[in-house]
Amino acid sequence: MYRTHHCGELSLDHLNQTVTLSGWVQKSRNKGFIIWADLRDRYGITQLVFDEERTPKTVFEQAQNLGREFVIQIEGTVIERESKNPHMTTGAIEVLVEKLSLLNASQTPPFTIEDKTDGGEELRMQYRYLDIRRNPVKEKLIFRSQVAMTVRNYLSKAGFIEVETPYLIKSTPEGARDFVVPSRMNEGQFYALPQSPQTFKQLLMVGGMDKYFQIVKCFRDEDLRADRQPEFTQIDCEMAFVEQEDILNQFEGLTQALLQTIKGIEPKAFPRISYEEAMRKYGNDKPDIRFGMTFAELNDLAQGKGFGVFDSQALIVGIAVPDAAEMSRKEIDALIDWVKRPQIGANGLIWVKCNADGSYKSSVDKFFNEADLAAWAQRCEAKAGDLLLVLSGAVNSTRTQMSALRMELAERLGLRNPNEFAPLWVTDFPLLEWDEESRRYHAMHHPFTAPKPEHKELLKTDPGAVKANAYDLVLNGNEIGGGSIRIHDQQLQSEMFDLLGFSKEEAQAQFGFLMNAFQYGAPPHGGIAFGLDRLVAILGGEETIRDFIAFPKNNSGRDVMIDAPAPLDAQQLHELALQSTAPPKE
RNA sequence: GGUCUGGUAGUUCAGUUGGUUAGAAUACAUGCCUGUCACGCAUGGGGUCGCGGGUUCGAGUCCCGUCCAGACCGCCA
Repeated sequence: MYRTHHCGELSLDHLNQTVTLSGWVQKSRNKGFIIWADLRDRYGITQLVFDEERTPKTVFEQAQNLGREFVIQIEGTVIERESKNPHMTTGAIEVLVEKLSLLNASQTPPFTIEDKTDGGEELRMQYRYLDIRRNPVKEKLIFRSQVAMTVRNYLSKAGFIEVETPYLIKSTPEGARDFVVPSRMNEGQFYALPQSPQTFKQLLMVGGMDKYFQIVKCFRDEDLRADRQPEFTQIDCEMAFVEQEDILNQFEGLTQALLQTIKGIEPKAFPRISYEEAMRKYGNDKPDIRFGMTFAELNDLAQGKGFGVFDSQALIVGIAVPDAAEMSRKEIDALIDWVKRPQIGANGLIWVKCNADGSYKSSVDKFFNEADLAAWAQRCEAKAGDLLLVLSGAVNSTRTQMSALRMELAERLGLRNPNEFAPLWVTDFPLLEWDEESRRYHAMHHPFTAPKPEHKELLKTDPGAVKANAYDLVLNGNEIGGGSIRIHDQQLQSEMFDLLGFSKEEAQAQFGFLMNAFQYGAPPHGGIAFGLDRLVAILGGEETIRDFIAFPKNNSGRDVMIDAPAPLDAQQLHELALQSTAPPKE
């Protein structure tokens, strides 16, 4: 037997008991006459003590050669420490070792296996199995497991069935790039890995499964970010015989259960705003509502006063930055440079200081008097001591710029408290989005999303104005889930493909199986998918999802530990018909 | 595809205006130490300054190219 206890549970209750422990030597402290070693396993750290007088001589000699990360098994007696450590749960006791066996030695690790490691990101990824021994990473993986378990419990209790869908499917041109897999048995043909199990879960509804969920890997061959990985996990859900309201209620319940179970937050109804309102008030379809600084449109107040920059623009929008009127000229100039960077792309930034004494000072004093500025301040809901910032330009780009500025300022002012959770639903998304480059409409969500029934006629006359029964769940400025009511009518689905620029033949070739299915009694249905990695990271109060994934990819989509991707040898390429010439015979 | 930042000891980093033998901390090794827990003290080993080219009497430092890493923009139905 390797152990009678683990390394996190011994206390004064176990005094004088003989115990067997196994684990890793985190560190040893050799004082000559006495040696302490910290023994670590998943559950904690227990201090071992070796003593010239009380420990058998051979064991004491062994203890002098214990290096970092050696795997050992010991037998000994639990004794009370002469000097206790109140910072450790096992700090009142130590184990006086009588037997020690070395299960496996270790090379000196390339970085220290401690909470605050000296290892850099790349090194930690290369030796991820060592990194996982560290508390911060280990705890994130345990946390992820708890979140997934809470989801499974909730959905199972609500009557959902978990069904696995295939990973080897068919490539489609819509949406993200697919990862493809060559088929050896079907020369020159390729599977694609799913970007999501979308069509399969709809077919499960046609199949009468009624309530489906799956915690499932999805794959997208697009560039990465701190919160984006090429393979990621979704909580994928679909329900039949439901309206949008049913789905919102069901999954608001799931999210509340998560917040309550994981973070101890009492359930409260989630606010809802339309896509249009989100764009108008936050310039963003995933607004962070933990703080204010909502947009105020100033066109009627600021135009026609002789300030040429404003007069010609479609939108003038301002925000009130709380308690920032004291900002120095230098700081404001830095802010102006910040919005002018090509990545933001604003032409300039107008500022108004709402001084504590009720006066106003702005960068446009030549054009606007105090009454004008006071009206702006009132519209922006600014109080004395705030700083107004105003951008102008084309509607969409100005909103995007102001949104970036709002988020940056919130970050700098520390308004994005990771321990506060502000979920909301964004609803009534447009069905379609005009793409200038390809001169055609794209599905904003995906091509299976149903238009609002009352907008069905608009499809023929003004497709851009059609709203969809589509919704996103947003948490602290992140989209953590999104879904829609689906089309379940073959005729409508066919019209939709038509609108998206598919020929009849293309639509039939790519999605014929779905439209066929719709001819055999498809029930009304809809669903939602949550990004589990991101959800877990946000609940854990972190920006980057990488440490919540056991073996993540780096910025270039590489796994630096196993060194993937990698070339195939000529024999394999030939077998897969990816290389025309046969490899030379050995 | 683009923008920015970085690459110096096992590791994390410093390195001034281009100028002697490239430093610190930590890790590692050896010795000392009667209660450590970021133990302490002493000694020691450890460097292709990412790679290639250029400027210069002289390059870790300046210039060009390139590779790698990270953040962001595009992209991500």
